Formats: sequence, structure tokens, C-alpha cells
Amino acid sequence: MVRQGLTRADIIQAAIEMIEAEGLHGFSLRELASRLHIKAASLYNHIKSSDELHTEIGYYAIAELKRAQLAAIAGKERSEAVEALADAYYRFGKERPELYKVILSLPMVKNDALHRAGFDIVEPIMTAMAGYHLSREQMMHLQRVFRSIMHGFISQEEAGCFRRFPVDVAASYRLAVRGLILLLENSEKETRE
Amino acid sequence: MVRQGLTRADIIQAAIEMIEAEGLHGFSLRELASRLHIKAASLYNHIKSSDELHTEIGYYAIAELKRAQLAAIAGKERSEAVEALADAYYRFGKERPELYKVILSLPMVKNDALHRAGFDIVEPIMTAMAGYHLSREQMMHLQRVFRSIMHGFISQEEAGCFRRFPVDVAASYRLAVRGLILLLENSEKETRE
DNA sequence: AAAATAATGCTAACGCTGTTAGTTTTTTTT
DNA sequence: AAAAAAAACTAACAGCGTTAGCATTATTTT
Repeated sequence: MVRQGLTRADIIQAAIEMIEAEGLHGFSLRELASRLHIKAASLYNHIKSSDELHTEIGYYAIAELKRAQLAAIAGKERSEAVEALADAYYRFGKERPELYKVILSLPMVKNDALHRAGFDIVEPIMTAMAGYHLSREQMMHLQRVFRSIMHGFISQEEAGCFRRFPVDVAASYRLAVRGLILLLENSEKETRE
Repeated sequence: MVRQGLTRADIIQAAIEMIEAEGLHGFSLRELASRLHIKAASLYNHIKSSDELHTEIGYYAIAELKRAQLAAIAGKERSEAVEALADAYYRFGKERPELYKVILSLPMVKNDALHRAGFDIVEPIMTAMAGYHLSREQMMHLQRVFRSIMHGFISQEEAGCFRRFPVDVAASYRLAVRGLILLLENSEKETRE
């Protein structure tokens, strides 16, 4: 028995690579173990459960998304920032669909750590909207609407729901983002009155 | 062996009831069979696979959603119709979350029957928007945006993503719908020019 | 350096899942 | 009444996550 010095981080990393390469759907602990040249039971020396590993991968995914978003909006303001943010979000969903699915499948309820991670998702949105003159409460609502539009669009496209009609998906996307910006401007106008 | 005259429809119906009552997550063929007082293997006399049953339940869910939507928009026009449609969609997601999840988990790709079912989802939206003066292509785009907003909002709320901040979810929802109506009016204006 | 402890792997097993093959029993059709 | 079809059964397989208990290898402590 040669025993490679496998760490918890190695296992999480390998799982991420597997999921990104072959999809979340067929992922299994036994397959992961096989890739690492150990038995499935041995994984439990490093992780508590499949769920815990899943959550850990979720943290990584959220961190990656946040990184991409913050990079995208750096030095931008108002509609330019919001558009850049939306683009980064959209690209992440499209280029790393399996990782995006991991975020979606995280049970956000009653999990302290995930609760914290939720801030990582919200923060770039708040930053991008900072240039608009909005109350804190308005920003909360608009941040929810932003996430709804983006998530809704990405997951429907991913599910194949947009392939039914031969109409340009990119144009639909731009329209969705325009709706958001209209809403931002509209909300701002109401505040000023 | 008493043999009850179990039909395919009975099995689908029982599965729907189980899923609505106890959730999609823990559903299994063995549990379903047990409820029907037969063995799991016997289910295969009526259905081809778990996937097929899943698809069948999806048809039911889509039909139910369509029914609720058409009832909601009957006799209404323009923003009133769109708001009623959104409300019906939202209520369906909230009142029958497990059934809604079944729709989401349907693989819409390369499945003729599901392709057809897709029209059932789109039709009420097109009807509700009929009062606006829009081109066919604009309607296609806006229908996608509608679905994105609604689906995004429902699934994020369901996932618990909106519980992080003590801000009224209903107000966020109304704002999202307002964004959609702003977009409809804006698109209409562009057409007239 | 020797002994003790902790870490990392193993095998074997449990109960769960969907699914198939082959058999029996009931019902329907001819 | 005989033949065919339908609906149930049992037994089994491969896969899943997971646990218990044991062996070995590193590391740490004495």
C-alpha cells in the first residue's frame, strides 16, 4: 500500500474537475474514489458525507462566480456596470454549466455557512447598482429581481426551453437586461420625486 | 393473489399524489409500488421506466399549469392579463412546489412529446400579450423574458434565497412584474415608431 | 531511538435505488 | 374449452451512500 498523501482539498478539487468535465448528474463517490485510486469508503477519512462535499463544491462555485463578477464590473458605473455584471453572470452559467448547477442545488435554508455564502452572491450586485440613487430597501428588491431574471434565463436556456423557436437567444437576453435597466431607472425616478 | 385491476393511469395518479404530498426528492418506485400493494417490479407491466413515469407526471403538471393560467387571463387584456398570468404562474409555483419542480426537471431536449408540451407553456403567455401591438418576433423574445422572470423568482424563493434579508418578498415580486410590463410598453412604443 | 498516537487506507457489509428475467396466476379473447 | 394476453410474483444484478472494524503507515511524544 503506497499511500499518497491525499488531503481534503485534493478530494474537493478532484470532485470539481470531475463534475465540470462529466457533469453533476452521473457523479458518484465511488467514481471519485476510483479516480483517486482509493476505495469509496476511504473518502470518509476526509469528508463527512456526500452532502458535505457537495456543499464544499458549492462554496468554490460561488467564490468563482463572485470573482468573475467583481472583475467584470471593476471601474464601471450604472447601466454599464449592471450590463457587465449580467454578462459575467450569463457567461458563467453558459461556460461552466455544471458548476452553476451546483450552486442552484445548494439548499440555502438553515445552513449557517451557506447563509454567509449568500452574501457573496449579493455583494457584486449591490456594488454594480451603487451608482443608482436608490434606498437600501429598493436595492434589496432590485437585487432579487436581477437574480431572478438572470437565473431564470440561464436555467431555461440550459434546459433547452429556448430551442423551440428559431428566434435569436442573444436578442432575448439583451431584452431581458434592458428590462432590468428600465426598472432601475424607473425606481430611481420614483425616489427623486 | 387478489389482483386489483391497476391501470397505467392509476399508477401515474398515485405517483402524482405521492410527489405532491411527500416531495419529489424521496420518491421511489418501491415506495410507490408499496402504496399500490404491489411489488416494484410489477410496475414495469404498466410503465417502461422511471423516466417515462417522470415524463408522464410532467405532462400532467404542464396541463395543470396551463389550465390555471388560461382561467386566470380569461376576459382580461394587456397589463391586466399579464399580471393575472404572472399571478397564476406564481401561485402554481408556490402552492404546488413539487409539481412545479417536476416541470423544471423535465429534459426538454430531443423529446418530441415534450417539445409539443412546450407549446402548452407558451400559449397562455402569447394569449395574454395579444393585446399589445407587437410583432411575432418581439412576442417570442418577451415570452422568454416572462418565463425567465417568473421561473427565476419562483425557484429562488423556493430555494430559500430570499430569506436572507427581512424585505417583503411580495413587494419584490410586484417589482419584477412591473419590470416586465415596462418592457412590454417599451417594446410596443418602438414598434409604433 | 522506542513507544504511543493519529492518520490513512482496506475489506465486508447494510439498506437503499432502478431494472431485468423468468414464472405463475388470472383474465380476456378466440 | 383452449389459447393468448395481461398482471402479478420471486429472485437477482449492479449501482448508490454509508458504517464498522481492522491493518498499515506516518507522525508525534516520550
